[in-house]
Amino acid sequence: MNNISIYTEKLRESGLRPTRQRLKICEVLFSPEKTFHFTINDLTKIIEDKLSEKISLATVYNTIHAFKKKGYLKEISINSDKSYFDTNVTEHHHFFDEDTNELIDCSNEDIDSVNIKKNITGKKIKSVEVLIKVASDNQNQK
Amino acid sequence: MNNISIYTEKLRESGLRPTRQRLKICEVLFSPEKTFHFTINDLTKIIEDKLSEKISLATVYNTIHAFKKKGYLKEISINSDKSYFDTNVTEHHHFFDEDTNELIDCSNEDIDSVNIKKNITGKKIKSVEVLIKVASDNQNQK
DNA sequence: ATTTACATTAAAACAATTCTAAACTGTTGA
DNA sequence: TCAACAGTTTAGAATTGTTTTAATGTAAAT
Repeated sequence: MNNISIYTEKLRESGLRPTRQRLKICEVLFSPEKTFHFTINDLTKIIEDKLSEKISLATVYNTIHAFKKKGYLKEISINSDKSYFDTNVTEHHHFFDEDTNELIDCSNEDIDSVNIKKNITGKKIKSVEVLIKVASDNQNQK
Repeated sequence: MNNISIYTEKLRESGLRPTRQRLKICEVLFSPEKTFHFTINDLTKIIEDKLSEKISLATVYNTIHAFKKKGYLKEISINSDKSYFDTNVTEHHHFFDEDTNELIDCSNEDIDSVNIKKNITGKKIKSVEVLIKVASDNQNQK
């Protein structure tokens, strides 16, 4: 499996040289079968576990931002205390579990396409995403 | 216009005593005809302009949070660098203009009701909100 | 009026993120 | 081969938004 060359390509496309640290970031982000959500901190911890050596936060931040800019990652805003990223870069929806603060993908097939009757003059729609907040029944609404 | 008594009531309902500072916050938040979006910083600046005296950030934060908890304000997550609040507490949708970073309300009538075919076991849907990102035509997607 | 509980405040603490400056590394071309 | 350059990594400092703290002030109840 020479994913390495794929990662190298991704990095180059994002304007970054393929370094050891960055390749490790790619491995964590792009080798899993399933897409997933993470914070910078999560990612840093995972990498340090796998790598058994420290990686600088600054490196993680700059690589993630380059990927986001290039469209290899998406940022998701759920609550404002930290940034969540998603390796699923297709347009899709989310459930957010208020009890556990968990973010769950909701595929496009699970929601009928959203019909927007109004538009903003001179502007084009770039994306339409639905956020469904859920909580267990006895929970009071936030 | 004795909105004062309305504000006093809102404050009490939120578990807060009606003080000079808090009444000023109420006036800024609840006297305008139209609902609006703001950050804590925006709000603090507006109040200081009107009041011509300083108000402590801590006071603003604690009042806003009490209102949010009580449901007199909503928090909106668009980007993660700061918190936006909305004086429109009904369930509604938003346009987000990527060119200007402006947030625009989209009433429920402007979007056909969203039909969700999947649900999370044991969880109840608390809210369904759509975020429509727009940008001028020549802009590249974020 | 006095007491008590709650409020306000400036400043300190904190957490997420960004910046900085120095040391390092990969690549290029003499 | 190796010098020189451009881009990287890093730890730590700086910055920003938010929360906490501890002292002082004020509203409300007695």
